[in-house]
Amino acid sequence: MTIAERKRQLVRDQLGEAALRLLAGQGYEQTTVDQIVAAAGVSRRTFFRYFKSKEDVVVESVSDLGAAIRGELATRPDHESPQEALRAAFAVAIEQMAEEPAKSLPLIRLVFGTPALHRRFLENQSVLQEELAAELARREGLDARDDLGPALAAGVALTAFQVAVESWTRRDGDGDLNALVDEAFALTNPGAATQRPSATAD
Amino acid sequence: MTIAERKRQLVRDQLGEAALRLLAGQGYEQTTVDQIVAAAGVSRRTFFRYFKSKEDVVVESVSDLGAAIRGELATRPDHESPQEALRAAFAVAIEQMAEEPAKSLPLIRLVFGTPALHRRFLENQSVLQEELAAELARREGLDARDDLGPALAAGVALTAFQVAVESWTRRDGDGDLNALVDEAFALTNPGAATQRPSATAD
DNA sequence: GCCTGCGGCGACACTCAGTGTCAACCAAGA
DNA sequence: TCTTGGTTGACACTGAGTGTCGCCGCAGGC
Repeated sequence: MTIAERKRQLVRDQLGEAALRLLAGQGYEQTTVDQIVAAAGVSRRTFFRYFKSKEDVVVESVSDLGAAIRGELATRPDHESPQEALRAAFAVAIEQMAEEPAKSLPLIRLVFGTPALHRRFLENQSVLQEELAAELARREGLDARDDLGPALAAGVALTAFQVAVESWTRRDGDGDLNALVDEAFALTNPGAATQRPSATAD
Repeated sequence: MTIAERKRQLVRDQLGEAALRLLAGQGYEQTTVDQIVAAAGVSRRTFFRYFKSKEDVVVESVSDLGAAIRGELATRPDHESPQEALRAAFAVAIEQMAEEPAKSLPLIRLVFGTPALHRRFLENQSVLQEELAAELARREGLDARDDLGPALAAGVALTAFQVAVESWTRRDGDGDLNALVDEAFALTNPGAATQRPSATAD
């Protein structure tokens, strides 16, 4: 099975690579699936066997970040406050983005500059909010359906992250994304205890 | 011109009414534009002269709420803090929704239960966030591009509103929506002292 | 009265995303 | 070798959305 799976992964990479190159180069709406499959050397039908839609090619690479955040939150120790745990969870995403601005910035710009992709991005964010809320509720022993707290904490953190990333993008990746997120988190937790001296140590 | 415009409005209403009825009745994806225009007695082409897309028929009636919120915020007196002004601005939307739950609840459920509509809704919310942020920045004499505060305040308020409405919807419209929004706003403003340094007297 | 311009409409053809179906192919394993 | 499961390409189809064109009705001017 390993040989077949490797072949499959190869086709998928080929398709994703060709798609990203064309979409970033000439714009989302201006690029048809026919152009993508011609560049990748497969049939139109095969494209839709690997990606549910044209949007998915772009969005999948972004939604991996959401999974990383969710995974990190699940591993945060119980003694951390919801805000501390959320801040730490987002740190892994920030690191990935700030690591290669030359990769992430064009992708962000493509997504934010294309209505169809932006909508999908917002939808992903909405799902992530629910997932983070569920995890927070589990941590605190609350019911996410009855208590507004978990959903609010998740939503506020997501808002802080979003605003920080947008600001960072407007500055062309100059400045420290991590510091921007810190600032945004601090502004959304005015009095509260988000800053605890040695809390972020492993 | 008045006679022509009235005729136009009539067709538009006819179309919107038929669409809402069919979409709510048999689901969004299950309803084609052909069915809508057949019910309204016009041609397919005419539908797209009145609505940019099938989604727009539903979303337009929702996005009016956003315009109302934005309009209300613009009229709030300067002495109110950003949070007070935002809370008051959302009040007008809450009133409209709580007034006729029998109308608003099915619409909310249709939008939230249909991926394509939910995405459009989130996009509208995103635009509204920017507009509210711009208005807040104007009030405070800040630059919405440099300062994270306005965008954060708008985003947090929108999150509070969204969480409250979702909770209200889950409860089938039982309970007091206004009180839920109050609770959500209070939870996002722990100390209630969230004004930016430059904010002043009340 | 008649003519003329203009706006809305229906009909038609077209593009493009996405889906179902089927036959061909290819790698195993019996 | 025969068979079986999985992948692929070809083809046809639906449905949203757009461009174009000719038609009709309703103004206004003569």
